[in-house]
Amino acid sequence: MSSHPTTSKGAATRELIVDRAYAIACRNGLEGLSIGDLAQAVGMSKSGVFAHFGSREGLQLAVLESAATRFGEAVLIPALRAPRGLARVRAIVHGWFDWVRDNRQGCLIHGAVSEFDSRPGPLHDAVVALMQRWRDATSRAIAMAVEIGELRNDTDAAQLSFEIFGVALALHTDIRLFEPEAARVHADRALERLLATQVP
Amino acid sequence: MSSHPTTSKGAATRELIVDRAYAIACRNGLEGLSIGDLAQAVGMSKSGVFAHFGSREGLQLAVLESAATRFGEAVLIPALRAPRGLARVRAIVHGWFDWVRDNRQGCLIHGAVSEFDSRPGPLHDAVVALMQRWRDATSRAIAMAVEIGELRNDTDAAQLSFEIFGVALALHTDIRLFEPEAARVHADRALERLLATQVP
DNA sequence: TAAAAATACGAACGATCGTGCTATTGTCGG
DNA sequence: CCGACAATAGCACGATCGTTCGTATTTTTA
Repeated sequence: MSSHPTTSKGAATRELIVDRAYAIACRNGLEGLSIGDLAQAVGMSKSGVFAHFGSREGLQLAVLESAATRFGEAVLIPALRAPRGLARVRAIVHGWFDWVRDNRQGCLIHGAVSEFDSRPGPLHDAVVALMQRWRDATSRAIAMAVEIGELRNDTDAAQLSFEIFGVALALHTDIRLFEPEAARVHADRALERLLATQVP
Repeated sequence: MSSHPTTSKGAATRELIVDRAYAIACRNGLEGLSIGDLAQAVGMSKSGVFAHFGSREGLQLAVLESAATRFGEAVLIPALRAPRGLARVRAIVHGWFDWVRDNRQGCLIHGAVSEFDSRPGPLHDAVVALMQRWRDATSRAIAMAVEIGELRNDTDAAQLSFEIFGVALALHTDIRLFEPEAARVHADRALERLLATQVP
């Protein structure tokens, strides 16, 4: 057809590889992702897969970046279509809760945080940057709600986003270890109580 | 000295092995704990170490059990010396927060939850049982505070312990990824707000 | 269409993995 | 003190790990 393809062959297969790698690493963690398994999953040779990333660490970084994009597109982007203020804050958190529910087989980001939170290196730095961006995004949404007057003036956005973060983490754990329905109820109630104390 | 030693030789070295294994797995996770590394750390042969547990999974279970004991002795036992009621609840949570602070190099239990929350098997079951016991312990402490009248009658102990759990998880993450001091302030404030809403 | 560059393969590397076996060493009750 | 038995070492195994290299095969560019 066209003589100028929009993406080169290499970039396309690299995308495919990262997709499969994401699925594997969701279940086994980034440390449980091996190039041999991945090569078999995409039907390529180990060296063929390896060449795209230069190192295992490069692969892990690429997969983590892909996970960040997925999360952003599944949670943040849709929430940004909600009007600024409390509605957007709720959209963010509920999207987040849905993400936790829909990734019950394992969440790559949550796993990456656990694996690299205490171990220095490029992956630690990438995890920190990713979580910082996400925390900032929720804090901004909260700050907007304060400006509009839908949350009290003395609301500490960083504090509130910290507590919301905690609710999401507890939901993540409870949904996997205990009764998923009860976990969601707990999380919803926790969020509503959190917001209720900050409503003017 | 005594002709009847309190512990046999095998049990003693097994304890030593588990101790070293605990230290390693704190940093690298239970999945990052290899028998070769462990053997070198205790100055034994691989097969010598292996024989004590029969399998890698047996080793992991033993280490997880050891971690549970350590946590109980560091957090729960001291808190049980506080009088029933709000004081004991606070003692539990503050001990928990201190545990998070003192294990900044990595917490084995938190890592084990992440590694096995979505993967069926004996280790998943052990993690579930461990977390269930811990959650029940905090819920009981809360329920006592309700009985005494230090918390409101309509307090949902399961709900409150869920939210406290979330605060501890958020603290764990923030203390490692961001500013540790700020994280502790956030956690303390979150706890006080949580308790304040339930005070009669 | 030919040259150039990107891409993938296959084989091999040394290392390490968990796990069997067989000795050999050490401990401990009678 | 000795015999039974627990504990550890040594060695080997098949598998898999990440990585390198040379070569073949595409794809892209000129």
